[in-house]
Order: sequence, then structure tokens, then C-alpha cells
Amino acid sequence: MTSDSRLSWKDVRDRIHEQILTGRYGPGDRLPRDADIAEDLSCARSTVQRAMQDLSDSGLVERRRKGGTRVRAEPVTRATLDIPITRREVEQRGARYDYQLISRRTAPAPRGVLAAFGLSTSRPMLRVEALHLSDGRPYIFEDRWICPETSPEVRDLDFTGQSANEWLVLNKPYTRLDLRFYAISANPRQADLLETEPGAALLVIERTTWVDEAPITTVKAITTPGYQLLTGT
Amino acid sequence: MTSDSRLSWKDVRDRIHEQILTGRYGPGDRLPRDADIAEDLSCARSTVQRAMQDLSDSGLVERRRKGGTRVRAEPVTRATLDIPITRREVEQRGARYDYQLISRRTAPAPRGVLAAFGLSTSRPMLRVEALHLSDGRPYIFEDRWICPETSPEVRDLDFTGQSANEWLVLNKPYTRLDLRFYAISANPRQADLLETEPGAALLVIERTTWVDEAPITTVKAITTPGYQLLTGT
DNA sequence: AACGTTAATATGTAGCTACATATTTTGTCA
DNA sequence: TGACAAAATATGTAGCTACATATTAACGTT
Repeated sequence: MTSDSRLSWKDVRDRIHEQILTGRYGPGDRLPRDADIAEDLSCARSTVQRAMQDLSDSGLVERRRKGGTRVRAEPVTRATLDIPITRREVEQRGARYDYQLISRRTAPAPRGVLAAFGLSTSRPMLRVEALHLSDGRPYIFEDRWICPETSPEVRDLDFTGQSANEWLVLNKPYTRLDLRFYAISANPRQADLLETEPGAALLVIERTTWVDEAPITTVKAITTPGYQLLTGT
Repeated sequence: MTSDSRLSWKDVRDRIHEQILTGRYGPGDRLPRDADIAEDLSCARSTVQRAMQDLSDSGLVERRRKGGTRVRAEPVTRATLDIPITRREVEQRGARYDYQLISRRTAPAPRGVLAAFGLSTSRPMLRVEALHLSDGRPYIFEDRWICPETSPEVRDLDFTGQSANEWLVLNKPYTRLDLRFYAISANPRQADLLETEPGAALLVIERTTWVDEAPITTVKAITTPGYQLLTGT
């Protein structure tokens, strides 16, 4: 929105989006080439390009060189998820945050952990179990495995004061991330730690990170009953 | 990657990302201005701009006019989720897709539905319950409410052949989307429909959409035990 | 008709300029 | 010192050009 008369790329994007909304272009339809749209709206092709890129990123249209731009035939629901560090999540809800280390020991990584990393050969890793609390009540139980070959510093960290969650996120930026969400029934130990009943339905957020090809960490964040993960806002 | 000597904006992005990875710039640190980086790397400012925008989109840095660019002090784990239409999801796993309409009737929207839409006054809406099957076995049970004021066409659709999921996604693009994920224990009816045991832990994907301010639909997709939602790949 | 080669074409990217916009910093005056 | 106005500054955006790249379409040969 530079001035009144000039079209911003967001204006162009919204205009095209609206034409898709109103059925002017339906699923699978091909849109005019950028250059033609630019002439139509009397703006630069680069402006249309930016608009189209955004629509493409949001999953509404598909673009292919020479093939042109078309409305996605089978649209996907695409959304961006932000998962903050747990301390911040708790504090932002206006609650007091506490952290408790449950265990920290080195052990051979089990099959599931190796699979998450895509590794075939077993090796020792550091396992850290910890509890995040909100206003003194259990909030998230994290069961984490850290690859000491990628992060040798963890050998000297005891994670009693600062959580592994926070240390890693501050000191170990990743280049690749895998996320998965699923539900489990609390086993007796989990129920005990989270102060709930065995069999309670719990949302698990599993996160695995790498720097290039080197595995950093994989963690199961086991949430308390009623926990909801939201997008947007 | 235009030619060998010219830096693409992705090269620039990766270069800056790497400097953050290696600790050259830590959380909260301010990066040089775009113009200086451009001179350093002897490329155009617009190239640096695009690189920085991307880093900003991915949540690694924060940019403010006049304030410059700084590494996010409290990084977030940011990921993009793609949720395809259920038929496609099943077929892509190489399974046969089937669809069963369970019920379709108009009723006053309950409190929870109104809350999801952010509405305060009650009104009648169309409720559609349906089952998606993979190789003949229950896959996802969807419990959907559709606002007929926004989509009058639904009055004439019986949803026996095509699922509401598919019809809406093909014919009702949205401008706003809310997603939430949580776990529930299967109640007897859900257990029966999904052919599992009451009390089983189920992942629920709740989706609410609007066109501008007008509510379109809200749906609880109740998945079968073991269902996992993944990012990436 | 089948094949491989070449041309045509739509999007993708880099570079440049000019100006807009949001903040912070600085300066001025009471 | 405090409040307000003006200048400085870093990012944001639009327009233009030139060329790169991917992919389809056209063409000619056998």
C-alpha cells in the first residue's frame, strides 16, 4: 500500500484470491500469465510475481515454468504452527513456570529413537527426562534423547537449572525438523508424573531435529489431559 | 543458483543461517544492515532482502524498520502443516477409499460450535456425520457443522456420494482458518463407529473456517488409534 | 507414426533505482 | 528536565531490465 493509486502485491494477491473465491477460476483452471495480469491491472510483472508466489506458498495455486499458474485441483489445508519454548508458553498464560529434572543418563538409543533419526546402527545417547510445571501442577513431561556426537557440550550440562528444551533451542539451531502429533493412553508412570489417571488420553508432540545430516535431538513432549495445540492467532 | 559466480538469495540465506548456527551471531544479536551484507557479499540489497525475509518467515530472525535485523531471542519451532483431503490421504497410502454418511440433519448449533465460530447468538446449522474408510476399515470419523447462511447450496446436497469434506474444500475456499489438535478418550459411540475400544486414545483434528467474517464450517476429525499427523516430507 | 532436436514460452531470479514507512535519535524550546 | 518536533536510518515495496531455467510445442528426419 504505497500510495492510493498504486497496487501493492498484497492487493494483487487478494484480487486473484477473490476471483478464485467467487468461482471466476475453479479448481484446475489455468490463470492468465503474470505479464497479462500485470497489464490488466497496470502494474509491474514483479508485483504479480510476488502475489503469485504468496498464493503458491499458501497452497491455493500451483505454478510451473512454461506451464503457467493454475488453481490447485485438490487443495490442501495448509497452516503454520508455532511451538514456543515451554517456559514462555506457560508464562504467557500468566502462570508460574517450574521445571524439574527427572533423570539424566547415557544409554544405548532404543530402536524407536534410531528410527526417528533415520539411523541404522545403535549408539549411546543421552536421555533426559524432565517435567514442566504450570503453577505447580504438571504441564508437559518431556522424554528426550540427545546425540552427544553432534552436541558434545551436553556431557558437561546437568540440566538441573535450565531445561534441555531451552538449552537446545537457544544453542542448537537446526536445519531440519520433523514433527508428529498423536494420542496415547497414559501408562502408570506417565499418569503418576502428570498427576492423572492411567489410561487418560494424552496428546504427544514428537520433535526430531538435525543439523544438515547430523542428528541433534528427538523428544516426546507428553502433554497433560485437555492440552490443545493451536494455529494462528 | 543462476550461474557459478552469482549469489542467489538462497545462498545468502544459507550463509547467514550458518553464521547463526556457528554462534557468530547469537540470540538477540543484531545483524549488519542489509546494505552492508550486500556489499560484503557483493550482491544487490534486494537479494539480501529476499534472504532476510525468508529467515524472518521461518522464525529465525526478527526484522523491524529502523531497528534492523536481530536473531530471535526466544526462538519458536515453526513448521508448515499440510492436511490433504481425506480421500487423497488414503489413496496416497495405496489403500482403497470408501465413504459412509452417518447422519445429516439441521439442528440448533450447540454452545461449543458457536464458540468455535466466535458467535454469541444461537442459530440452526447443518450437522453432517460421516465415516472415512481405508481398505474397508474405519479411518476418520468426521463430525461437522455447516453454516447454511454462508453456504446456502448445502441445503440441496445430501452428501451421500461426495463427502462434505471434499465438497467444501473444492467449492468453499476460506479466508481464515483455525486448527487445533488434542486427544480424547473414545466414548462408546465413537468406539463403535471406529471399531475400537471405549477409552482408546484418539487424536482429534479440529478445523474451523470463515470467508472474511462469515463462518463456513467447523469439523472435528476424530482419527483411529495410532493415527499420526506429520509435517514436512 | 516415432523419434530426437530445436524453438517458443511462462515462470524464476538478480540487479538496479526510487520512494514509502516505521522507528529511533537528535535537536529545540519552554 | 521534559515534551514535542524534526532529522536520520533501516527495512519494505514498486517498477524496470536482463537473463536463467524448465517445460511444452513445433518441426524435421527417418
